Amino acid sequence: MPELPEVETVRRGLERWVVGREIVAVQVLHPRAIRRHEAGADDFAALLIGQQVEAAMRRGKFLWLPLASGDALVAHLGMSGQLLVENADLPDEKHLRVRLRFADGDPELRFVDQRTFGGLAVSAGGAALPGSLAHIGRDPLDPEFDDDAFVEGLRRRRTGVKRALLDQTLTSGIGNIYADEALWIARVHWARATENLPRPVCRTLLAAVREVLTAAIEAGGTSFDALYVNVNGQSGYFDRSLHVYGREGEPCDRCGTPLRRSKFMGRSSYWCPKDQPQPRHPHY
DNA sequence: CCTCATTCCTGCGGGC
DNA sequence: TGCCCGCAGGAATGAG
Repeated sequence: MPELPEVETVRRGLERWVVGREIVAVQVLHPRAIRRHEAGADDFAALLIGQQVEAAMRRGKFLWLPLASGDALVAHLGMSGQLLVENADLPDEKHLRVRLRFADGDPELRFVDQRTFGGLAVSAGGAALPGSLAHIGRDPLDPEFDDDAFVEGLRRRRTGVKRALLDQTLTSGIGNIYADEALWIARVHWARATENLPRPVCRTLLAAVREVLTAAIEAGGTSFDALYVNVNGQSGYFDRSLHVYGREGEPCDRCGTPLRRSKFMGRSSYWCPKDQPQPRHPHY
């Protein structure tokens, strides 16, 4: 599942293989993949053709490619999206949704997405943050991230701490896997109330988020292939470093207590019942 | 404004 | 063996 570290790995691939090149052809093979571009496929293509890609940017789980026109090509990988840099003679993937070709020939850029939760769109306001991403908060690895504002924002929420981490407006880039990992590192139960959460706990949690995101980016970097912009949907290289996610019943790496799994927000939360004690007044 | 449930989608694997 | 159903889950949407 692409969260911030996986998306950052893709961004680095785009920076290397796509920035500086001019788009000359756009093929939309599935309309749902550009559903967030409300003007449709023809408009989407017209805004891209002839444009040079000037940079590869990221905020949270969103990517964007600023264009010479001042617009930006915005991408979100959703659950199963991949941006692949491949030579045109390679056979189309089963779930190929959008293809971009460039003035200098190979390689082309392909958006492949089995479940079509992700998608592409052209948004105005490319050089800075595209307008369509105005509601996405800075992620914890952004140099301009404001730690104090995060702590106070968290303490103003009337919800559970994991729900707050998954909300992309307070901060961004954290998904179900890294939320559970960070909460385990910080020894905080996922249903602990955010309201007036002690500031030291907030800071410990923020540090844990940074720790796990940074470590995962390093792991993601090791799997980067020279030819592909690698979105490894299986993320096999992360599995070995996960402490709680997907490990129900296995012993906690710190204390040996069997890990638990709870249903929450329609998905699973994994946690250690000893290190992350259930709060007296949980907020689900 | 704030919080939260619902909905979108497809492949896989467990159970019978 | 084959079918059904649950599960994986990010973020837009609308209800309250």
